[in-house]
Amino acid sequence: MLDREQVYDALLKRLRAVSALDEEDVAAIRSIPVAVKNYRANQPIVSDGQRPTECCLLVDGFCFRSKTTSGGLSQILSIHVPGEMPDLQSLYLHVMDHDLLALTDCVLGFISHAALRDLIRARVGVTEALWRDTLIDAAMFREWIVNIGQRPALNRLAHTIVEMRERLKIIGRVKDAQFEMPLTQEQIGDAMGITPVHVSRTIKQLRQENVADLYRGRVTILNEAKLEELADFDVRCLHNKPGL
DNA sequence: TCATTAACTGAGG
DNA sequence: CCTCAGTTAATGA
Repeated sequence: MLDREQVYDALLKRLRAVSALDEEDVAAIRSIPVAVKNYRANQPIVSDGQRPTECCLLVDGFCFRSKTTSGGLSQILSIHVPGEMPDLQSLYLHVMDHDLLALTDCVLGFISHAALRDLIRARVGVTEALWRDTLIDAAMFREWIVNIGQRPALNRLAHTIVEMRERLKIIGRVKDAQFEMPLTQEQIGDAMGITPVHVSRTIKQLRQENVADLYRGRVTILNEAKLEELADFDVRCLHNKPGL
């Protein structure tokens, strides 16, 4: 029972970070049925080609979206943190065009498409919040493309670190310039389009220049100003409400 | 299994 | 000639 409340809290926190919701919107969200499930690290949540009948909300842990080429190479498209709905698009794009996997062990709340459609029809405030959330998702993809397409490896990694920090900061998961970024170097390579060997070299460079350290899925920022300069991260792409 | 490092290679400026 | 990044292979935690 407590788990269900966590689902609503995570969703409301996320939506309120970007949109205003009135009391009736909140009540409507809290009355929606959810099924809480636990996933193990690396377990697929939704796969390419499937036709999901529900959307999931990440409550705890990390998951990621990826796409695999016919040659078997995989590209990580995005990393998701608690409060996000990584497969919200399946509500209107019925066939999955990529995979969603658990990055760490995680807790997910599943909401049926039918219930979401009812909610959207009943509450314009919720509709607008989800629409906004989807547009923010697209804005982050634009940042991701620019990062991978145009920056050298050092800046690429710095950018990804700052992006994760900014998003984790919103949900209160950055403490003492440290936060979780639980990717292996191979996964970082798949996310940034470089080989794992070069990921290792790049982390070594950040470490040696006292900019940041990345060890066993945990980032420690050593020189915030220098990291941000390398990252060239536009916080506006998060479209977060000021002061939150 | 994951991370580190060296040595070599080629592209491109 | 220099920087960046891929490949290969050996080694360490």
